Amino acid sequence: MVAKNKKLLVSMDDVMVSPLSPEESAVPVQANNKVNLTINLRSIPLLNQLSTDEMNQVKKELSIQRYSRREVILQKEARCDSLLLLLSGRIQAIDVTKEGRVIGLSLLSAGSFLGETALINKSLHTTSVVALSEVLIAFLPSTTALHLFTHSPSVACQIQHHLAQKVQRDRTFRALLSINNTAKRIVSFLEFMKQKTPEKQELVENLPTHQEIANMINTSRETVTRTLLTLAHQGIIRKDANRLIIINPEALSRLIKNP
Amino acid sequence: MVAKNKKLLVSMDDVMVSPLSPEESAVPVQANNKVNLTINLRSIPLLNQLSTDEMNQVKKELSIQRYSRREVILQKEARCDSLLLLLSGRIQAIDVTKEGRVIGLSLLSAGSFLGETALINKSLHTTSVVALSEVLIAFLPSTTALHLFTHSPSVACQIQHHLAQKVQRDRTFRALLSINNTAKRIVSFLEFMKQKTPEKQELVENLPTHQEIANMINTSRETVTRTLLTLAHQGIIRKDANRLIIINPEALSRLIKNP
DNA sequence: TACAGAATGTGACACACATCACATTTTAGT
DNA sequence: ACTAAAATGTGATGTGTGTCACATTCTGTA
Repeated sequence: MVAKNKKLLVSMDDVMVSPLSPEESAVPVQANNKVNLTINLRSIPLLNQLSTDEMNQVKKELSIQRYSRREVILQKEARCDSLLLLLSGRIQAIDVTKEGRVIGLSLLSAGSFLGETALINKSLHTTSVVALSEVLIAFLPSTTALHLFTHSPSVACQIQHHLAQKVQRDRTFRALLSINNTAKRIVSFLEFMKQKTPEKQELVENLPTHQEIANMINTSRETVTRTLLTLAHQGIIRKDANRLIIINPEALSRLIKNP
Repeated sequence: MVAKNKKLLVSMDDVMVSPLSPEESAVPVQANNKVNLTINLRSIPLLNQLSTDEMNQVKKELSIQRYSRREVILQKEARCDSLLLLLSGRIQAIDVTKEGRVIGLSLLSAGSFLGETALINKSLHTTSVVALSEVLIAFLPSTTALHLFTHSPSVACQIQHHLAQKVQRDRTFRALLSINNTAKRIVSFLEFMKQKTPEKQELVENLPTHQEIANMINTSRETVTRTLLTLAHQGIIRKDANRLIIINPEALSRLIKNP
């Protein structure tokens, strides 16, 4: 994990010298005992339209913490005392069934925030959150966060958008889950996750492990392995580092429709 | 399909005054050609803290419509031009798989609103909505609705709460769906739906049909029938009109935990 | 470079439950 | 009150896929 740290810190260092960081929004972070890095608060979407006063307030109260892969960031049923802003890395919300099986919920990457529903509902956290990679997270105490939610029009608007989008995304995924043919469910999952490159190449970046995919779409790791292999043999997909390239998108979507 | 949209556009100038309805918030409704009924806008949670000016604006633009059981209220992929407020009756959001199977999503009853996510995201509707019973629905044009969302603090706050609660509820249900034992899933569904009466009697009001339950929790109607019968034979539940009484709540929750 | 721990690959097997087909009961509309 | 339509009840059957058990390959760290 030390080696990972180094890589991460170098990239954050760039931000420090960026002309886009007026000093009022720059927060120095003592990430480990080697390098100082600076976070530009204006680069966090949720905060980038705050007034100078609000920004100063936030800067004063923000604290930043680092987690390594697999570390638990939020515990289900825990008290909620902050809004969490994901500065870098990837995390996942999870839940656990009574039998101990893990249920994979939403995947989040830099720029998203978490803990907002518990904050708004003044409830305990309803899911746990774990780091999928090395991550940096900013903590904003709940009173300040809630104040922004209701008093900063830009924040209020963003929060509404965020929540509404989450609801729609969850609904789409809910529909995916009710496909009773496992192979089709896996294929639909790929369609759900895929993005297009500028060159119109379709691919899934940061493909989760087979186990993680299985946890998200209610199936077993073995079935994911088998299905993905079959697709590869048919020349429809290809694995490449930790991404998955969709060679034949038409064939893929045909698989969902046809028997 | 059946008795089509008896459109009930209201002439807003003849305001009816009821003792519970201060005149500024009373809207007369020509529900069918027999009875006049008056809707008190203050009784709609979302609107009950509006200023007099806002209320007048809303009153001017609100139109009310009646739907009968099974009628489609919103079509998936349709343009979104209003916020819908459910005044009475029960409705359900649904989706349909490529194979034509119906997926039952959230059940809503009086006081809830719908179409808000499409409105906020400026997107098309992502689900269809059908009436489960006779319903009355108020339509508030999107520009006015969106204006309230961002400019009325009370509305903004309620919307945030509403959305955050929806996210949490969806997440809970998502966890329920990943229970791989069908019987346990059905039992968990009962736990999810149950309410306590003042006399601490646990029951599920307005129990959906077996088919509707099956659509919501990814199983077949027959399995729901069989499981519910087994529970009844074991003396754990009892059917009564269109509600279901949980006679032995402890036994019910034991069933979820134990093999 | 080696090594441990993840991640992936693969066969065999059993059984939960979807599906079909039909009977019976309940509900609602005229 | 009558009838059609909807909802519920019930048996028989086939199969998709979860589970177990192990082999193989990959990945990061010492």
